[in-house]
Amino acid sequence: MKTSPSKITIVEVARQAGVALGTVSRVLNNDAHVAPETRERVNAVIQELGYVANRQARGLRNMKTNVVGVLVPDLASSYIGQILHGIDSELALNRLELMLFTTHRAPVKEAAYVASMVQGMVDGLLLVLPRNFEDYMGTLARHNFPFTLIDHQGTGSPCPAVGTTNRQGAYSATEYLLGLGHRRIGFITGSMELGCSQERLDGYHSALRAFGLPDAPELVYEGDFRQTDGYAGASALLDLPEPPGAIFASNDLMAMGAMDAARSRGLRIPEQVSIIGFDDIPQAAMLRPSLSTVQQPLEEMGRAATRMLLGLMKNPQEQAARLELPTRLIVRDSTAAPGG
Amino acid sequence: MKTSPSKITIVEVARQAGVALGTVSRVLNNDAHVAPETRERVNAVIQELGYVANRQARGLRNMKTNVVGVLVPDLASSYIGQILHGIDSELALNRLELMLFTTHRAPVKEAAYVASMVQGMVDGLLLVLPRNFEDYMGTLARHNFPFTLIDHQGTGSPCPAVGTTNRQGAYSATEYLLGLGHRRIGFITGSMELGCSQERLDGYHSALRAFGLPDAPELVYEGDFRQTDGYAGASALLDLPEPPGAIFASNDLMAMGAMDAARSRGLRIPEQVSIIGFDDIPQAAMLRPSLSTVQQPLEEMGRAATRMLLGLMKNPQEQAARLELPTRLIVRDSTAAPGG
DNA sequence: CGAATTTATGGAAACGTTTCCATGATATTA
DNA sequence: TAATATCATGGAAACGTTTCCATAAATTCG
Repeated sequence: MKTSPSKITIVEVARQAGVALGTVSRVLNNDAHVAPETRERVNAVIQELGYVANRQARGLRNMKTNVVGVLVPDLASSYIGQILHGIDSELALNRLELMLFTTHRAPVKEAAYVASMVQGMVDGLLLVLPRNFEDYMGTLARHNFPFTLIDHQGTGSPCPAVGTTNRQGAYSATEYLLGLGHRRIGFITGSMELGCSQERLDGYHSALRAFGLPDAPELVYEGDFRQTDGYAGASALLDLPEPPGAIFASNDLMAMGAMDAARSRGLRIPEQVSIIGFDDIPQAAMLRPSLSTVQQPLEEMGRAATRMLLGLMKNPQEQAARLELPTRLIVRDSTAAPGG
Repeated sequence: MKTSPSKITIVEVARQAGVALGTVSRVLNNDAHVAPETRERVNAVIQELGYVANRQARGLRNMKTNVVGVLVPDLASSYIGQILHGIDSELALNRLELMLFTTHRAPVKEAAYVASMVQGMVDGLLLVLPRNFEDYMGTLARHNFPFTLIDHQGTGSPCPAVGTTNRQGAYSATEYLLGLGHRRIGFITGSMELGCSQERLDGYHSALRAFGLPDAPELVYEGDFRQTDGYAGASALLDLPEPPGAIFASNDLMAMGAMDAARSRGLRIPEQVSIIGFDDIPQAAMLRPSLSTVQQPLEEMGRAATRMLLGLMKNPQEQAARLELPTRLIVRDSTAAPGG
């Protein structure tokens, strides 16, 4: 074994195979115009030398990178992790690489940051849960750069995006509680600057209205998706003069906090208070009692968005579409009829 | 605004600034040999055109990519997320990009996969929790390719690696429980094929021995880091004829399962049974009762490993070092003296 | 069997940078 | 002031590919 076999290029392969370097390239790209025996000989040399094409040179020549950029707000939550997983597996199918960017990296000039990746760093961009998308939307549009939004509520102008039926999911969950016989249902919101939080609240309200129930603003607590918000929210709700018999938290983490709050008041779940969440994180099934919730197809969101982006990369003129994946009500042990 | 300003290259900048393209390059790279006024003029044009250097061309010329590859087993757990966060922020400081790879992407020829990234795709590699590292260790070494292992117990040959003091952490936790007066302490292991699990078990055993306690194999339950393992393990331990008064789970997730198991038996925590975990995931502090645990500096691990890799990238001949970051015992409400 | 057509291959240009070398201009020194 | 050192800049080569064009060989067909 040689000590430094790092410098094996296409020309070295050509030399050893006794052909022109153009021919080697043709072999690599499965060009039809290569004699079978030549192809075989070249492939043998490639194998022997362990040659692998330099991506930079290839990218420079082809004007593309075979890399897709993914911009995420953070990495802590498994929520993002699951979406990333879906993206990753779909990219792998298409032999594309994933370059990861986090929003907080460039707090000042996010727009300039995006501009730089647009210029030859990646071939397309997936924006997960973008917060101030308006800042760089212009840059992307101007460069005609392929991108897709994940879990972001459009801001008027139609953008390619993938989301879930937040409103419908919240509606179903509320409807389910109402069907059990609950009439006072508390609601803990997510971060209200996010479209998905607003939609969930809207779904909750719609279901109540559909059942002819009056508005009860005291039953809505504004949270921010953190477990402690769930605890605080449920505490506030349960300490009301006329406390709710069921609590709907806008995500599972807050539902867990709500469970803690109920328990610390000596309330049994679900006999004395029902609790339902949103997301269906892996832990939801493992809690005691296991948590009823609204499942979001996170991984599938990643996959779908990636497929959409790939379509855009092939054909940039393609019509911008907004895809809404269905949520699903998962009934477990944390919900029951009141006084059950 | 032009319709397609995508093609602004260094030569266009040079033309508009009335200089040779070499001069523009010098400006870009802060070469000292440029007259201040020329520099200013060129910068103005760069600004105006919104020029940004093509990474591929730059990489091709410089024989490097300014991209660091990170190979992770999966993305679901927040454990990986925190390490990634540390890596990411340290890379950002050094203006490097992060390319993410997941192990399961290439189930068959992992080694060939690594070989390909070694060839010009990235400048260095961070391997998080690698499972069958031996397969491609050879490739990396042969190419003299810079890499650093994160949370992997060396397999004999000395490799640059960053880990935590698993043994010491487990020792401290056990010692703490012993100090409270506990004498029967149950232990739930992690996945025993991982070095860190073995080290934690070892720390537990050492502490018991240091206190002159006899071996009690029935108090050790083999788990696999999942919450359900914690539930099953704690159930088994608590159903022993002589159940332990404290349970030490090898991670927080299993500790949560153990808490559920204790509660479902009507046991109060910590009065009737103490429970302690490992990791200090964000949720640990929010549980009721809040979970005592051994904190791992995950983010710092990512940072430290990145720094180590950067050193190796600068100077490939650097001595392989193994860095162990200290764990820290976090006492919360889930542990107390027996019968307290 | 010669002309036309297809096919395999060699050679060269191009992608957008960086860096080396050369050159002319300016500053320094004897 | 002449010789020399310093400096800014232009020009060109090189990085490793892909692809176009040309050419030579092989095949088809009248």
